[in-house]
Order: sequence, then C-alpha cells, then structure tokens
Amino acid sequence: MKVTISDVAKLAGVSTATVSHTINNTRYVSSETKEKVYRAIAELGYTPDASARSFRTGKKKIIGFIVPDIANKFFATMIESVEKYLSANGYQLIIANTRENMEREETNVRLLTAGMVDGLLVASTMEDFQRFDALIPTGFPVVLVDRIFDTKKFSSVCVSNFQPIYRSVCRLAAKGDRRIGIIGGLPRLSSTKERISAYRQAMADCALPEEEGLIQYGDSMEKSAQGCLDRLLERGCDAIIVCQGLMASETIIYLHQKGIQLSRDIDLVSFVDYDSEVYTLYADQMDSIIQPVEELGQAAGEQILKRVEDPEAPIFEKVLTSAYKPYSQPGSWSHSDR
Amino acid sequence: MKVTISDVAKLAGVSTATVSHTINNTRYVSSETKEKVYRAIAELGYTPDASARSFRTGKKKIIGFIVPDIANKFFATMIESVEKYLSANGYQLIIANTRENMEREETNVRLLTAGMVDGLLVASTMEDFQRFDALIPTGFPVVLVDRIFDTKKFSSVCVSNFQPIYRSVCRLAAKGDRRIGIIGGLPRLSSTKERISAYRQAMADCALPEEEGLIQYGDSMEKSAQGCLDRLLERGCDAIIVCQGLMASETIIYLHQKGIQLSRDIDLVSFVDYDSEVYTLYADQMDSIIQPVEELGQAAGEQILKRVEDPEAPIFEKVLTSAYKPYSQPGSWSHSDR
DNA sequence: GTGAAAGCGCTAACAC
DNA sequence: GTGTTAGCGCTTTCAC
Repeated sequence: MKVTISDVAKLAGVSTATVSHTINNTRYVSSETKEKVYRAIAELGYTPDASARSFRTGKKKIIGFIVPDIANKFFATMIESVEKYLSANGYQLIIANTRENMEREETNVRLLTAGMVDGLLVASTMEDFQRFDALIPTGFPVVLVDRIFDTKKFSSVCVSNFQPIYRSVCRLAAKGDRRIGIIGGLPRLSSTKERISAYRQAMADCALPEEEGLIQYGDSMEKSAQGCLDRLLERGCDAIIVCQGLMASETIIYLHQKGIQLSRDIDLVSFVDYDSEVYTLYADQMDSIIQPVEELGQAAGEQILKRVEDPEAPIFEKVLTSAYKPYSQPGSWSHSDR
Repeated sequence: MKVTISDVAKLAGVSTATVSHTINNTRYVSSETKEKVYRAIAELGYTPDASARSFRTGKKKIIGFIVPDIANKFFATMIESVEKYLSANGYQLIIANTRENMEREETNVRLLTAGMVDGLLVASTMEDFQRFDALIPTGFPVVLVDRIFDTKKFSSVCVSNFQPIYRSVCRLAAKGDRRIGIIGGLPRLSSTKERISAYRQAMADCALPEEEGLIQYGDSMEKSAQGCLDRLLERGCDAIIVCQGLMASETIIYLHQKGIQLSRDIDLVSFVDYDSEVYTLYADQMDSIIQPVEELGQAAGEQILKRVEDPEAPIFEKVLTSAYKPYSQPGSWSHSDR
C-alpha cells in the first residue's frame, strides 16, 4: 500500500508536523530528529504525494504552455528553452497543442486553468481579445508569447516585427526590385498584421506600387507556402519576403524544384526562426531575419514565474530584437532595431 | 474568492453529493434538480478544482512523456501524435526533456512518478536496465517508446530496426559497393545496437570486409553527424548508411557542401523519421527507410492508457515496421519486413 | 431521488 | 524543539 507521512512519523517516533518540516526545511528540527526522520523515510521508501501537496498548498509547480504547432521547430525550440528555464527553477512544463485551431485553444485553456497549472504561457491563435480574455479566470497568471493583442491586459514576450520587414523592403527597392511580394502567416495574428503593415508602409515610402495580389497569407503549417508562392510567381515578382521559418524553408525548396535560382532569378528575404538545414544550405543566397528563439523562451519562462510568484506584479511587455543578416556579407550580423 | 462545490450546492438548494453526481453523471439525478444545479454553476462560474479532484480520486488525467530531445523533429512529431490521441481520450500530456542525459532522466522520472501523472511514456537514454527499473515505483504504468531494454518487464512500442539495415547493406553490395560505412546513434541505446548488429551480420553475409572504422557513432543531436562523416570519408567509403533522421539531414548537407554528389560519387541510405525539407530535396538520390512516426505515437498513447486503466494487463510489445523506399523508383514504396 | 458526513495526505496555525 | 489538529475541495459510502 501507499506509504504516507504518518507512517513515517510513526516509525520515526515523531509527529507528522516534524516530518513535514524536515522534508520541507520549513522550521528548525534538531539534527538527531532529522536523522530519525530520514532513516524512516529511507526504510519505508516514502515519497510525498504531489497531488496531496498541491491540493493543500494550492501550488502545483507546473506551468502550462499552449502552442499552435508543436511539430514546428520554431515552437519546439522555444519549448525546449522554456523547459530548461523552468526545470532549473523547480517547475515542470505541460504542453498543449492547438494546431492553430481556436476551439482547441479554448478547450485547453479551460482545462489547464482549472487547477492543473500555476500559470499559463500562450501563443494564441485567437483573433478576438474578448474571446480569449473570457477564458482566463480573474487574476490567473498568464504571459502571451510571440503573439499579442491590442488590449494590453496581459504580460507578453514577443519579437519586434515592424523594423526588419521595413528594412527588407527598402533594401530590395534599393537593389532595383520593383515587384516585391510577401508571404505572411495567418492574417488574424498580431505578428502577421505588424509585418504586413510594415511592408505596406515601406512599399509606399519607397514609392513602389501597392497591389493586393502581392500579399499572400499562409497558415504557417506544413504545405501552405506552395500555393502562396505560385500566386506570387504568376504576378511576376522579382523579390519575395517570407514571414515565417517553416514557410520559408518550403519556399526555398519549391523554388529550387522549379529551377528558379535565389539571388540570380529572384531575391528572397526569409524569417529564420530555427536551425534549419535548408537555411544552412542557402544562407549565402538570401537575406535572413533571425529570430531570437532561445531568448524568447527564456524570457517567457522568467515572466511567467515572476507572475506566478507575484500575481499583482505590473503588466510587463518584453520586445526582443531579431538579427538581420544580409546575404552579401555572410560574416556580418547586425541588429535590425538600431 | 474561489467558488467551491458547496457554494453551488447552497445556491441550488441541494447537497454537495448531488452537485458532484450531476457533474460527473455518476448516479441518477432528476432533471429538475439537474436544471437547478446547472443554473447555479453558470451563475457562480464554478469550475471543479482539478487538484482536489485528483487528490481525492488518485487520477490526474495526465500522462508524462520523457523525451530525449524535444527539438528533434522525430520526437516533436511523435509528441504531437501522442498528444492527439490522449486529448481525444480526455488526458493531458506533460513533457520532460532529458537531452540524452541520464541524470536528467532520473530526476524527471522521479518527479513525474511522485503523484504528478497517471502513467509514463519513456524514450529512455539509459543503458542499464537496473538503473531505470529502480526509478519506477512498483506497479506504476510505464510504456517504453522507441528504445527498449533486454529485460522485458515493461510494455513497449518500437520500430523494427534489423531488417531495413540488413536489406540496405545487401542492396548496396549488389550495386557493387564494397566499403560501406554506417553512422549510428548513441551506442548504449537498443535501437543503435540492433541497427549495428544488422549491419555487421549483413556485411558478413555479403562477404564484405568488416572494419571497425566503418562504424561511427553520433549522438543524434545537432551537429554530431559531421565528425562521423569526416572519419568515414577518410576511409574512402563508397556508401554510407545513416541511422537517424537529424544526422541524415546533416550528412546530406555536409556532402553537398563538399561537392560530393549523392548516388554519383557516393551511395546514401537514410533513416527518415520526420518530414524534412532536406529529405524532399534529395529523396530521388538515395534510399530511404521511412519510420512510421505517427503510428508510433498513436500506439504509445493507446498502450499507456490501456495500462493506466488496467495496471495488471499483461506486458505488451508492439513492433512497427518502417517503409523502404529505394531511390531508383521514386513512386514505389515497400514494406521492409515482409 | 437525495443528503450527511467521512476522509484522501498534506501543511501550517496554534499550543506547549 | 516538537506535537495536535483543522481543513484544503472533492467523491463516495451509507442511510433514508
């Protein structure tokens, strides 16, 4: 049968309080008593029951992370770095996968916030802030990751999206490209909106013709880039900006298959949000906007623990900066935001 | 403040027992009473507390998955498919990442088995069965995934490793290759051992010279393939078998960078354990051993829930079969085990 | 068809 | 320096 704290107490000849306190270092216990307790624990093979403890203390030492697509290496890498930070601080990570589906996100948020985790990281696929907000119990610690809402009610950690895109368009324009296409992610996401608006503004500022057909939206999941690319090629683009790593990889491959050569036949700017083998192969033939994925994960971990430990802490918005790597200078990296 | 079951009971004018039973459909409740209960729940915004429930019932509805490397797409894809199966059955998945480190695996197993999860899936990085076994509380539901031990104490789900390698060597030999090198994963893992032993046996059966230097071991993590490849190239291999997807991608890229062309300068056989863009690019220039990753995940989910629901169920070993795709016939797929 | 109440294993306030 | 004990929110047995 299960061995409980009172079995230990009995065998050690002390009270349950003493056992609890020795285990948790939560008040002074003489070293002889400690000794007896530890001996009893060892003898019985006692392990404190995590459920009972969570129930009693209200702390579960678990953080939930709601992710749009765990098989996307961008998120997988981020998860790894979140997990690293959390486990170093005595927390476990629970993953839920929404596959960019709002209903799945709703279900998972409800499940996790109902006493399963102490706090929640969310890379939300929702468009509507109200709908998201309604799911979160009052005062529940939440940190938005990578994707935010206009209403600044929750803390967030994300990457600056405007500047690198704006800069890309300007660089392409200076090179002589006129018809610059862009492949964005899901139109409802903040990250996509920011990037597209940067594109629009830069196109206008560079006096390049705007044309709705030059803007294509994918879903950032497998096999979505190809259709976008086809439509852009039909319109005779001389340059393409791809706003997300997985779609960028697919774009590169598809161009390769069509025999269209990077930087000779077409200019490419890619978001690089993970260590892709494709990226390694073609890094010297395109501009790269390199996302600080690890830092994003670590910052997310920091922020959520901060909120869990002090739910009254003020809202905090952290914006990280991508690195910009122009293709012509393989060795040179520069920060896009300064 | 937190709204509890007795708040609901009070407002609905019934007992807590009735509220509990209506929520859980666990005994007959008249429809008028149900009605009152649901109204009260809605009015108060009541959500049952998962901790309290787990504590009381001993069931947490959480499965743990201990994974060697979550940023490896092989595991990320498997996680996704496990998660899919579990969530369809009312369970959540908790991930722990060991980075192929035995100490981290120990810590995580101990943490998770201490009342945090109902059952555990483990792709263990351990060599020593005793050491692993010692971590698992008696009777705790465990399913080994992808990597097993000689001692058949736990249920397992894995992929047949022997046949595809044996077949690869024979095919290469028939083609005229004499110096066939192989890049394996961590030498301590069952999967690696099986693959290397298949290689050895096939080399002997094909009357090819065995040479220890033709066998190289990587760690299946990023940047480990390059060193292995260098050593194999030094020995003048005319063919190389790579036993793991990530290392296979890296091998392909490295060969490409060196200007060594697949199937012209060197023959390649790759394990393909996820949807890689590199694989898409080079699929027609090499033999592929395609791992049934999704099925592996689903089977793992099935097995662990079976054990959780009936811990006395007999040990079950499921062995899935890879598909073998020879490079010469892009359209033809064949099962390697029949 | 419903209610009363015990108790899951632990922590922590209070007592000495 | 240590013990006693209430009670966290829920499920479930027993009773009517």
